[in-house]
Amino acid sequence: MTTKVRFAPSPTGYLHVGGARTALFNWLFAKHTGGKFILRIEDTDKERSTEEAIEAILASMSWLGLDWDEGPFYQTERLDIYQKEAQKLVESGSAYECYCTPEELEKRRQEALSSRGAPRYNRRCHDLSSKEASAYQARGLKPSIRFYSEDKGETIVEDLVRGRVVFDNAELDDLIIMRPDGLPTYNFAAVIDDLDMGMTHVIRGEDHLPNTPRQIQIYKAMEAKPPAFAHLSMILGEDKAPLSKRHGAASVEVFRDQGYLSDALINFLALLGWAFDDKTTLFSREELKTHFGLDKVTKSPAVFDTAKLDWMNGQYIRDLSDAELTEKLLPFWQDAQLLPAEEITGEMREELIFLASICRERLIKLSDIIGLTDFFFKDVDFDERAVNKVLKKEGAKESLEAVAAKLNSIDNWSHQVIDEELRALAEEIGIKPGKLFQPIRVAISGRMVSPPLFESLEALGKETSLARIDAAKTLT
RNA sequence: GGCGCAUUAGUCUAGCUGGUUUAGGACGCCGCCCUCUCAAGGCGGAGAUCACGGGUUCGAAUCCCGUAUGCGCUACCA
Repeated sequence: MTTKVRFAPSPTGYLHVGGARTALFNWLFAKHTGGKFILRIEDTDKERSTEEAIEAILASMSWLGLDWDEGPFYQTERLDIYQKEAQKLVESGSAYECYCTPEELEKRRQEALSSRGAPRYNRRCHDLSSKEASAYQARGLKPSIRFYSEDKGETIVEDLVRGRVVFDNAELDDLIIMRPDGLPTYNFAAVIDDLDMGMTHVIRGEDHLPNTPRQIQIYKAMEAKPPAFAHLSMILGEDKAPLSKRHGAASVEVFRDQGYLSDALINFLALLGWAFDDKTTLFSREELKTHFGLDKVTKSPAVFDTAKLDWMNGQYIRDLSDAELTEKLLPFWQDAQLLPAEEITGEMREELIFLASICRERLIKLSDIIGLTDFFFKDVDFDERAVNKVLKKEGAKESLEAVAAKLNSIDNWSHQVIDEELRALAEEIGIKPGKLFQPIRVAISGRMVSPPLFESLEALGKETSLARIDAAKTLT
């Protein structure tokens, strides 16, 4: 039997990292088992679903490289299917029309709650006579459809990650499956679609575990075999509360914009609730596909540790070739207005590749390139502390003058030559190399920290380097 | 309130068919080395009475029960 799984987000916002992890596990499961991965948009909540959210989710999925084999399917385009199936359940006695209004239901719920009772639906409309029904209809009321749920015995969920979970049927009440406006409700639409689309496994968030017995009852009522279930634990913020916007970055597009590589995010997410062995932490997508298995999925919730993601992202950045890194850096330079938006080729591109090569070990996120290289593109913006600590120091002016003279004499402007000459100069003057180099760094970059000095001088060019050193003398 | 799930170092986790574990790896942290700054890299270190309390057993992180804590569901949200 070939497997088939799906990711079924509701388009009420961007793609959350928790959702991304669910999508990833489904995708990996499909790839690992040679099955199909489908995308379904659960947009039955008209109030909260938006077109922008759909776009955002699709864009994030693509960026993550989680390609789907079928879909995206939209539940709002399948309304007739749900209506037909609901009607069948009504005819078979597994569902019934309910005319209770949301207000009435809410009132009864509050009453039940305040008198320590369980807020369950009382089946008031179950045995409505056709006379009573037409009376409601005459008042212009449209019925919702409720599922008549079994209230004796128990429903067992054989969860692939949690094991056997038993629910007492008496705990489940008659849930609404169709709203009066003809839109299905989550638990019903999911069952119909998973059945209709031939899902063999349903891998989703832990928050759906309590829904599962209800859904199993619906499958039973339809005389259909439920798929296998696997419920993934939640992803938490540093404070152990479920991850949300409040924690800063919770959407994958934010990670993308900050300069995380999708390979790194994928690797990181894969390890949130899954481990292959007791040693390996870095996995390529291919390795993930060959090793992934539901049997290795963890049960307990996981805190999203940005520090570890940062480390991992650095690993992936260092794995890129200079040209690849440059390609990924381009949009960041452009967004920062350091580079024109048009395509960059030729000598300019070569220079950028050189910059990328000298910065790569200093990058945690791609966006870090801005603070590291802006002085190559525009005038120096002096950091006051650097000026005071370095340029205003005794002897800085003399050092800079000596350096300027030495640099001026260099014809072959390369970092190797600059390196040799400046070290020789330090020896001549009799000061430590570091002491000589630091004022140069501040002069050309305005800061105490920069990419490697000699490479930076080379990239800047002889003329600009000398001009900046000369200008810095006025600050000593 | 009811029901369900979870609980190994700051974090992600391995181990969980009981003994080979003085609980392994990774991030982070600390130190040393390297070094033109910052990183990266190399080496080393600290950090876990395996939530707590009982029980079963010759022996428990591993099995059972209870408690606590956290989270989820209890919607005409998914």
